[in-house]
Amino acid sequence: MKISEAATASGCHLETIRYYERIGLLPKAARGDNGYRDYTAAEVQQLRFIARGRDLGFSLEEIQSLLALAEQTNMPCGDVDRLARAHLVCIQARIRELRRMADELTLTIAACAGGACGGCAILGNLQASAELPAASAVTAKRRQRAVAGRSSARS
Amino acid sequence: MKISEAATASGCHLETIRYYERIGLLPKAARGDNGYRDYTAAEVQQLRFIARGRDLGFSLEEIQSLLALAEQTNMPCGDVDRLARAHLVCIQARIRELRRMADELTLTIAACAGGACGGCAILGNLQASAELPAASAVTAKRRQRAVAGRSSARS
DNA sequence: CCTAGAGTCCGTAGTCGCTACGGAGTCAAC
DNA sequence: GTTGACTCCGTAGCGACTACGGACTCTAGG
Repeated sequence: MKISEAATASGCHLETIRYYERIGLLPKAARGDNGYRDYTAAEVQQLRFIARGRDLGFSLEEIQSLLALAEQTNMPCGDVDRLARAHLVCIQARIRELRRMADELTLTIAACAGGACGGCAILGNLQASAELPAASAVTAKRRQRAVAGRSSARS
Repeated sequence: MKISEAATASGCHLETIRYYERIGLLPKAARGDNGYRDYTAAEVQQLRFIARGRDLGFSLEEIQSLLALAEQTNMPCGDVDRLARAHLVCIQARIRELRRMADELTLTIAACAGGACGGCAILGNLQASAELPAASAVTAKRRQRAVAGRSSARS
């Protein structure tokens, strides 16, 4: 199976498949006489496993661990369970962060009557907190965590 | 005010301030005789505005727009409102995505009794969906959006 | 057989929002 | 005078891709 077919069958972008191979998440694919990569059904299934893991929000590093665990025949359930639970905790924390943002933003938007308001409540909110001495200093670390990747969530 | 003081006062990391200047989000700071950057209270306030915007999950690009809007004396509320609303919609979409992940993960974890289960439910879930022909192909786009930045949310 | 167009190869650079590093210069206190 | 803290600058790294360019190969139509 050629790479474009593997891409279609797995739901991974063609360039992503090459990327996974490059970083060692996938084993190096067999090559045909022409040098083209040749994928087996098993490899496509592994790609789907990865895609599914990404869908569930696992990092590539975590997926690599999961793949390694899945390959062991004795199935060490505890490790998998721990990884999944830890991951769930992270997701829940992010949901809380985002909800906090959403709530705050909702309030701010609601406070703005729209139209030609002299002191815009939204900018006002941003500026008011800016005038408080270093209130946001505490949140600096949190900011990095909470917000990372947001912009790519909209591209 | 020196850069380290501005960093403390604004809650932004020192290197982040330099970064903001480099990418043009902040105007180039005045320099003392020694070449050190010298910040005014107004500039620190602008930094706090930025930090606050980041806290609310705005991208630097959006913050630049907000800063530009805030500088206009006639306060064009509509633009700000539109930006904030669009941003809120994005945040809410992300919350839904994360909740979907969390629900699915919770179910999967619950299905695993733990210990020495022969067929681990968590890996099973990942693998079962991997065996379905290209079900995840549809979600490829969504995956990129939903998950971006997750790993940095844990670092 | 020739040619056009599609597919594949590879390496590299770009994305976002920082963070970290190294080597040099500067400043304040002892 | 010397130490240690601070600042300067440019560059590289992170994660998870995505895009690009130039070379090669394959396939279908004329």
